[in-house]
Amino acid sequence: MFRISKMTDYGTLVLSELGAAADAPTSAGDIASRIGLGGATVSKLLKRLAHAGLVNSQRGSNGGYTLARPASAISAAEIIDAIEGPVAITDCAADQPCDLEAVCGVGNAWQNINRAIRAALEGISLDDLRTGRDIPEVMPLQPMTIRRGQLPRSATQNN
Amino acid sequence: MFRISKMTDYGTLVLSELGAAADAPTSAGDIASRIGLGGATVSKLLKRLAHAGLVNSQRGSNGGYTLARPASAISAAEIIDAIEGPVAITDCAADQPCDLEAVCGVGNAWQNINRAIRAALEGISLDDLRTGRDIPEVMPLQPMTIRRGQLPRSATQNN
DNA sequence: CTAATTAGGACTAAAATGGTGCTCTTTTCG
DNA sequence: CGAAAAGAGCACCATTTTAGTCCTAATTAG
Repeated sequence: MFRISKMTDYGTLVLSELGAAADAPTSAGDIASRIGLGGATVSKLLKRLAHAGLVNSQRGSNGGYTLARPASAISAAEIIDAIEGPVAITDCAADQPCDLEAVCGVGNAWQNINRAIRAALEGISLDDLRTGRDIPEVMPLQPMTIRRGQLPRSATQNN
Repeated sequence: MFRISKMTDYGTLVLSELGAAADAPTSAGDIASRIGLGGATVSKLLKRLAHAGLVNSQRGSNGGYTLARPASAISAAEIIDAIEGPVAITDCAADQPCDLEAVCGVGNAWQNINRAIRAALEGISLDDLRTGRDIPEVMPLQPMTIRRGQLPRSATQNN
């Protein structure tokens, strides 16, 4: 159901590889051959990660990438954001209310769930991912205050 | 990032409508006009929900659908499953290990996160969704024990 | 200068998603 | 009985997303 994309999975692999690397920058090609993915794909991934500020890049010969921060300071949420982009949670945002307000409270709850999950993901670091450390048995999720009036993406249209 | 599909959102609306309805079955067309969606679409949704056992169907004239269980006994996870189908969490399942075992621990963590989220979603009922009741401030997630040897969908192929 | 390497796109193929339509069966009711 | 009102089960289509490749320009070490 909720599933991370293949790319995000690969991205984690790439970051993990960078985390294990020395301080000298590692080239996209090196990483690609280490994890056994296509060079172009890994390169694309690294560009996105660089764009998001999760890795630093060094151009030119002997260039490559390094983690911008320690692996413990990079969250799962950031990785997803970096690779999948800021997926719009709603189609019908707060400023453009849809015409089905009566039933909209429902979709809203989904949004809140999304937000809660996101919050939880912010508490998981690349390091947790890398080491396979257990996620805490009880993961605190943000309290989800339903905000009526902010409408979900549901049900605007359709004959 | 993690987002439920439009269809799942609609499905919740539909279920919610059924929950509010009397004990007599409500036709797909009726529901469609109440929530303002296309009849064909709502019908499709209801068929899936019926198939998953979340609603009961009554054929023939005066037929329609009823909730198979009280709204408090239908979980968010079930709704997602019913509508989006059993999305395969992994491409590389336990029986067909991929050839990149060295790095596979990483993707595995994502799977565990998926499972944890799923577990959390099982604790949220249609009723919670409907009433917009706050989700508990601390939502217990299953402890996630990393199981090496069961490999993620990552990195099998690619030149 | 030259080779290595990233930046930033465009581009393509394949799959998922959202939505519609058609035909058949079941059931109620006149 | 026979017609009308449902649902069942597909097939189908359009659009978007995803995964992956490739090309050209800019940078930088040696």
